[in-house]
Amino acid sequence: MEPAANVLDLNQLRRSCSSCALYELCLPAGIGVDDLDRLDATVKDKRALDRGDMLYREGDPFEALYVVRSGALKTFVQNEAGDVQILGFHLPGEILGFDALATNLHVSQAEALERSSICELPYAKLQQVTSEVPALHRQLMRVISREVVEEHRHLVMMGRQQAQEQLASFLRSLADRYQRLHRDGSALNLPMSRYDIANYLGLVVETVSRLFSRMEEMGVLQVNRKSVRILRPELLAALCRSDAAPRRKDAG
Amino acid sequence: MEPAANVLDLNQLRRSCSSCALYELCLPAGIGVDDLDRLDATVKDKRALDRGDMLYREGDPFEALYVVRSGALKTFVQNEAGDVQILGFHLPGEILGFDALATNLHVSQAEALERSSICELPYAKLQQVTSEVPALHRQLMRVISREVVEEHRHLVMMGRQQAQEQLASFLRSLADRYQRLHRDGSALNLPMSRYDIANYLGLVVETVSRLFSRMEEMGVLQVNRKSVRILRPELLAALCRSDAAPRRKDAG
DNA sequence: CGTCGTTTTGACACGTTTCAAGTATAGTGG
DNA sequence: CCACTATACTTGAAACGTGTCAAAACGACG
Repeated sequence: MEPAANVLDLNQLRRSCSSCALYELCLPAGIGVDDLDRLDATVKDKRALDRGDMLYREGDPFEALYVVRSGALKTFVQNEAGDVQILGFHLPGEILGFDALATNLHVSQAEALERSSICELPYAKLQQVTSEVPALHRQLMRVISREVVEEHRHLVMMGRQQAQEQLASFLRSLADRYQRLHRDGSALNLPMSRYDIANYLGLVVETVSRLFSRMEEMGVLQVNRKSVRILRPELLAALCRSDAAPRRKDAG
Repeated sequence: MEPAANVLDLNQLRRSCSSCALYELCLPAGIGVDDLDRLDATVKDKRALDRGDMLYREGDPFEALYVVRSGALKTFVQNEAGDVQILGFHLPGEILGFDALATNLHVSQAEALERSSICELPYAKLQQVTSEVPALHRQLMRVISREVVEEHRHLVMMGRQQAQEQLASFLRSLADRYQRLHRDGSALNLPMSRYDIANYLGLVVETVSRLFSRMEEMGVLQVNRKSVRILRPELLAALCRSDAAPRRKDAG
């Protein structure tokens, strides 16, 4: 394991997985030191992305899985009409690219929200290693499953929650993930725009903006542009539940 | 529902995959006759489900993939508060159970909407066969990918479309799938309740009911309870697009 | 320092939900 | 088989939340 306080300390980020400060978060989590070396060898040179750069586009051939090393990305789909729907935001330690596992073609797109660096796991090599290291295979499956569960959460959010509940859920989810990164989960620095948040939740920008203001008035948050401080976590948690204004959208 | 030239003719449904009238729709599609026999041997006794019966529940161990042989099912997730969100409806020839692939535990639930019969593909055996028959493995992947794409469509529908556009899209999707079954795509017999449709789309029953009425007034549909006839397919297609009332929910 | 894109705020319109009632339908037991 | 009840579906009127349009404030950046 890595020294102490800040796992994100860039000085500690070196080339190999075995010394990757995020290693307990991504694929190698729970893998023995010896096996780590094997995985290490499959990681290709990291890629650096600027804000707006695409990691992959729809239709791109499946070449690798990607782990966010630093920065943040969004993934989205685009229909014929050009409408964009953001599927998710991806923070350091999180893995992208599963969408191409089935067809060998990406069916969604990934774009950097800010300057980011990426670990590339060429799938051909990865496949070879996973077949030899069962523990890694299990870990890969575990990560894919998180993806599926996350998609379900997204659907429930959009289908059953009101705007305010949605935003509260969204912020809590972000806070949780920040904490897993050993960062302060109560002082978020949002890498995405209000437009992105709105799109992700199926709302318009104005609504999101108003909700931030309202939650600030309520004393739940302290908002300043991209910087959001959670002042009353327990209240934020309460806002996620719809018992205050129960909708009866349940199936018969 | 048993006319002669009907692929669903139960008389033609026999025990084995090679004579399964739906075989071009499910897993064996595109598999050679010889390999079909091998898959055939892995199919366990079919299960019969009554309306309301559960095929699997959240937390159930992953034992098999299931192919709908006749009837229809719905899959859904349920959050802590008990809120249900329907993920999809499954018609004959369609496969369920992928949600457990990663954790070996089901994370969603499947319930029969009407009397249904199910092909069970025990995963242990299936895995063995797929490892020996690469074509089957590819086909399995292709099917999983459809699942992912379908989830994305669901998200776009909920996030970007208005109620009427959603219902139109939903009906078109159903019609398409009916046609693939060689059934009349313009005379739908909805296996799910209005509550189910509403839940799936993130609406309330009343809204769905009103929309059916409105679309009937417009001359697009002829609705009688579960039976829906599509009178003007081109109009229905037009209703899916939001250019009539463009919302600007796009990401910046 | 001016321009551009992002964010915020306000007033208003509209779609969807809510609440309430009524009608059809299917399932059940006599 | 019919009557009866529970459930599913429909319809109306009103309330509410979110979208729309417009404009201003703010910050980033050349």
